[in-house]
Amino acid sequence: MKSNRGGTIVSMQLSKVYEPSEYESDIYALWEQSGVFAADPESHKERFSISMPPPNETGTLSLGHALFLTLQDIMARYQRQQGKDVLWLPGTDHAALAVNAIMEKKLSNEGTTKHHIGRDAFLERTREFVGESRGTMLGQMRAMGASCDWSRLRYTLDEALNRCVTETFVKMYEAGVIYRGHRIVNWDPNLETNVSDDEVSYEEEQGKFYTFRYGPFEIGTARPETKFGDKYVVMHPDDERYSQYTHGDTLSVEWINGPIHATIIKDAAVDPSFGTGVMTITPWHSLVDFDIAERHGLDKEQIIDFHGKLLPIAGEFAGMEIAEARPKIVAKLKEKGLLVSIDDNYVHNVATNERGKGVIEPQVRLQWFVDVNTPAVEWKGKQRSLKEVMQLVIRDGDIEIMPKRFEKIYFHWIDNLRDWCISRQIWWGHRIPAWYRTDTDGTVETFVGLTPPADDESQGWNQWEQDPDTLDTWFSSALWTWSTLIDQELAADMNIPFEDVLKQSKDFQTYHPTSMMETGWDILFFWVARMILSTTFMTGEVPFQKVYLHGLIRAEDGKKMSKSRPESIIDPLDVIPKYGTDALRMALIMGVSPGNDQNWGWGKIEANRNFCNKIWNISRYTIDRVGELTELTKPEPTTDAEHWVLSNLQRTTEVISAHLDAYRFSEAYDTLYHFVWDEVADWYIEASKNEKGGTVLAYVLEQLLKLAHPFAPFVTETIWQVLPWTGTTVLAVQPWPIPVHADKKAAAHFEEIRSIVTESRALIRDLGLHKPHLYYTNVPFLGGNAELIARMSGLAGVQEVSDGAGLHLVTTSYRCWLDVDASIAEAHLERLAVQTNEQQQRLASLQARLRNENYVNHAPKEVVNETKAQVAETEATLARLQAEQHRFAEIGS
RNA sequence: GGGUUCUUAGCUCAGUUGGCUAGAGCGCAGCAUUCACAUUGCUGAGGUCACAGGUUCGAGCCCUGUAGGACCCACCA
Repeated sequence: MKSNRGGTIVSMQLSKVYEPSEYESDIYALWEQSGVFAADPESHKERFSISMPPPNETGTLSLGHALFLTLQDIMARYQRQQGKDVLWLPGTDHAALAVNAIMEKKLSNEGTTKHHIGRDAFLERTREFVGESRGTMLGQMRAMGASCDWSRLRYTLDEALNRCVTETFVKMYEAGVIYRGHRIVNWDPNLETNVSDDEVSYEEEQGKFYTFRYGPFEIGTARPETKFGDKYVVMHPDDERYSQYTHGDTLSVEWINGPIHATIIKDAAVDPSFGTGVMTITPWHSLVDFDIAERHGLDKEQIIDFHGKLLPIAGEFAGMEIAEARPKIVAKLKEKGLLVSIDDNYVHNVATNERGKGVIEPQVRLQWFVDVNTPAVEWKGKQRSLKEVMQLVIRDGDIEIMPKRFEKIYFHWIDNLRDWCISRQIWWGHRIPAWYRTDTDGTVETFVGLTPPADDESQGWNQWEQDPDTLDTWFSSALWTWSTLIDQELAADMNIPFEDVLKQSKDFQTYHPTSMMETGWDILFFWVARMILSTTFMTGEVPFQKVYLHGLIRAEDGKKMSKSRPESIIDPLDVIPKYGTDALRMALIMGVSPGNDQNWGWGKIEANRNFCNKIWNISRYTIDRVGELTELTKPEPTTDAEHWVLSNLQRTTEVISAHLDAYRFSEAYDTLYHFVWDEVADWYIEASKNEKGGTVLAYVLEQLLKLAHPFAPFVTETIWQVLPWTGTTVLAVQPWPIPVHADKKAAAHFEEIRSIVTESRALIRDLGLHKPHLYYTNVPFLGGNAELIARMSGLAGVQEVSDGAGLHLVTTSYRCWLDVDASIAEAHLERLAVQTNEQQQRLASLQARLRNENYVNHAPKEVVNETKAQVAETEATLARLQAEQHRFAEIGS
C-alpha cells in the first residue's frame, strides 16, 4: 500500500476495471492542495494565459460547458507540461437578462412582482439565488478536471470589475463614443426592457397581408394596428407610376378614424417592385420608417405603449391589445370601403427576444448607445472608429481566428454593425453611472462620472437622480480579459487613477493580452467582438492573440438539445459518475473539428471509457512486472521490441506535439489512442511477456501517461500516484517526454516480426491450419524472437533450419515458411491468386506513373523516389508470390 | 436578398500546406476464452470521397457550376 499524498489513499491491489468515481474527487483535491494550477507572475517562464468564458450563474453546467472546459483544460495542461507559466483564470457571469428573467418568473410563481417587493429586496433575493448557482457550478468545473487558478476566481459583479465597468462607461462618454438619444430599440413588452439587435431572433410565421386604399394610393401592411398616425406616403423617386407627385405635396385622405392630412415623401429606401411601390410609414415602430423620418425630418408618433396596448391616438381602439384590435380595425376599414384585399398566405418574420421569447415591438426610446462609427479612438497612431479598429485587428493579424472561415463571418457582421444599445430596464446588473436633475427652467442636466454628484444643499428640491437602468450584460463581459487581471486592492482605492491601476497591476502586465480565447462560435458577435471593441479602447491592447471557436453539441438525432425536449438534454453530471470524466472529455473531442457542430453519441463515451480502462490495465501489468522499482533510470533498450516501441514513442510524441501546437485536438487524440492501444498494448506489452526486466516498460508507461494527461487527467494522475517510483511528484506538472535514442535497425526488425505474425495469423485462419511450425533460414534476428512469434501467432514453434519446403510467407523479404500438408494447396493457390492480382494492379499503376515524363520532371524528387521504391517493393512481393505459386502448382498437380 | 458550411463505409464523423494502397469509433461476419484488460484479443467484409466540368504530372482537398441539407446576417412596408 502506498498512500497518502494529499490524503489520497490508493491500493496496490488495483481493481481489474478502472472505477473513476473512486478516485476523481481525491485526485482533484490533490491538485488543488499541491498548488500546481496557480500561475506565478514572478517566474521567468514563458507565459500562456487564457480567460475562461464565465458561465452564466443560472443553475448548472451543460455539455457545452463541459466541452469548453475540456478544450481549455487540454491547452492549459499541455502548456504547463511544456514548462510554461500557465494562467487559466476562472469566473462566472451575473448574466443580467437571463437571471433577471428567472427571478421574475420565480416571483410571478409566488404571486408577486419585482415592483411589489422593491429594488433592494429584489437584488437581495437575486444575490441569494446566484450565490447558490455559483457554488454548484464551481463544483462542476472541478468535476470536469478544470486546471484553473482558483486563487484568481472572478465574478462580473466584483468590486474591481464594477470599477472597470464604470471607468469604461465614463471614458467612452467623455470620448463621445457613448451617447444618450432617442432611437428605435427592440422593446420586449414581457420583460419590459429593450434588448440589443443580436438578442433578437426572427421566426417565420404565416400571416395576413392587407392592402388598403389610402387616398389615390393602395398601401400594403401586415400590421394595420400601427397605421393610425400614418401621414406620410413614401415612394421611390424614380418610380414613373407616381411621377405626377412631388416630394412635399400634401393631400387629404380618408383613413381609419377620419380624414388625414398626408404628405408625399420620395425616398430610395422604397422598393418599387414590392406591392404597389407605395407605403405609409410608422416611424415610432419600425426601424426603416424611423430612418426615413430622420432623413426628412418628419414627425414621429407613438401608437403602442410599452405594455403592448394601443394609445389614445387609436381612438375607439385605445387600450386594446394588438391581437384584439387588429381584426376590429380591419373590419372598420372594410366598412369604410378602404379594404382592397387580404392575402392569407403572407409569410413574414416575427421578431422575438431570444431570452424571454416575447414578441419584440420596436419603440423609440431615450437610451444609451455605443457609437461605432465616429472616429474617436487612437489606434496605431490614427483616429479610428470602433468599427474600424474591430476590422483592423483581424486584418493586421493582431488576432487570429480559428478556424479561419470565421474571419469572413466576422467582417460581414461588422459591416452591418449599428450602434450598440447598452441600457436595459432591468435591475440586476451594473447600474448606469449617469445622474439627472431638472433645472428651474425645465432643462435636464446630465452628469456622468465615477462617483455620484453632490447634491446642492441649498436647493433641497433639486436633487440628482441616478438613471434607473442597468447595462447590457455584455458590456461588462466585454472587459473580461483585463478586468479580471487588475489588482483588486489597487482598484478599490478610487484615489489611484485608473491608468495607474493598470500600470501597477502585476497580473495585467504579465498576462495581458491573453494568449488564447476559446469559446463557441455562437457568441462570436455577442462577446468576442465586444471584447475587441472595449479592450482596444480601454487598454490600447487586443484582448487575446488567438481565438479558437468550437461548435455546438447537438442531441444524438442531430437536432438541438432543447428544453422543450427534456429527453434530448444530456447532463454531464449524469455521465461522469457512470463513465468517468476522462471518458466524457475524450468523447467530446474525438473526431471533432473546430467550428463544426457535433452530435452527442453514447458510443463515443463507451469507446473512451474502454480506452481509460486500457491505460489502467497497461499500468496494472507494468506495476506487476516492475515490482518495487523505486527509481527509474534512463532506459537502455536491448530487444527489438524495445527499440521499436521507443522509436514509436518518439514519433508519437512529435506528432501529438505538432497537432496540439496547431490546436488540432482531435488528431492529437487520435494519434495517442492508436499508439497506446495498437502499438503499446497490442504489440509491445505482448512482446514484453517474453522478456525479463522492465525498465523500458516502466519508462514507456511513464511517457505514455504524460502524453495522455492533457486528455485524461484523472486516470493518468491516479496511476501516477500509484507508481512505486514517482515519489511525491504530481503528474500534472511533469515535463513533456523528451526523445531517447532507439536503434532504427532493431526497430525495423520488429516491424518484420509484426508482418510475420500478422501473415501467419491470417494464413492459419484462412487455411484452417492447426498449430503449424514456422521454419526459417538465415534470419539472425528471428532467433531471439522465436518464442514471441510462436505465442503471438499461435504456432507450435519457430525454428531455424538449413533448408526445407512449405508455405512461404510473402509479406516479408526474409525466407520463412509454415509446415503444411498438400491438402491446403488449392485454397492457398486461390489466396495467392487474389494477392497477385492486387499487386499486379498496383504495380501497373505505379509504373504508369513513372512512365509519365511530366510526373517525373514536375513532381518533387522525394515523391518520385518514393514511387520508385514502391515499384521495387511491389516487384519483390510479386516475385515471391509467383515463386510460391510455382511451388504449389507442382504440389497440386 | 447576402454569406458560411456540409454531402467520404450500414450509422456518426476525421482527413493539417494537393503526393504512399482514403482513416476512426460504433455496428456487422467469423474465430479465440480466464496468461494486464470481455470495458478483451485475432482475422475480415464494407467506400466510383453528392453530381458535372476545369486547373494540375497528380484532386477527397483548389476553381466553376448543379442538386440536396444545416446555419448565420439583413429584412419589404
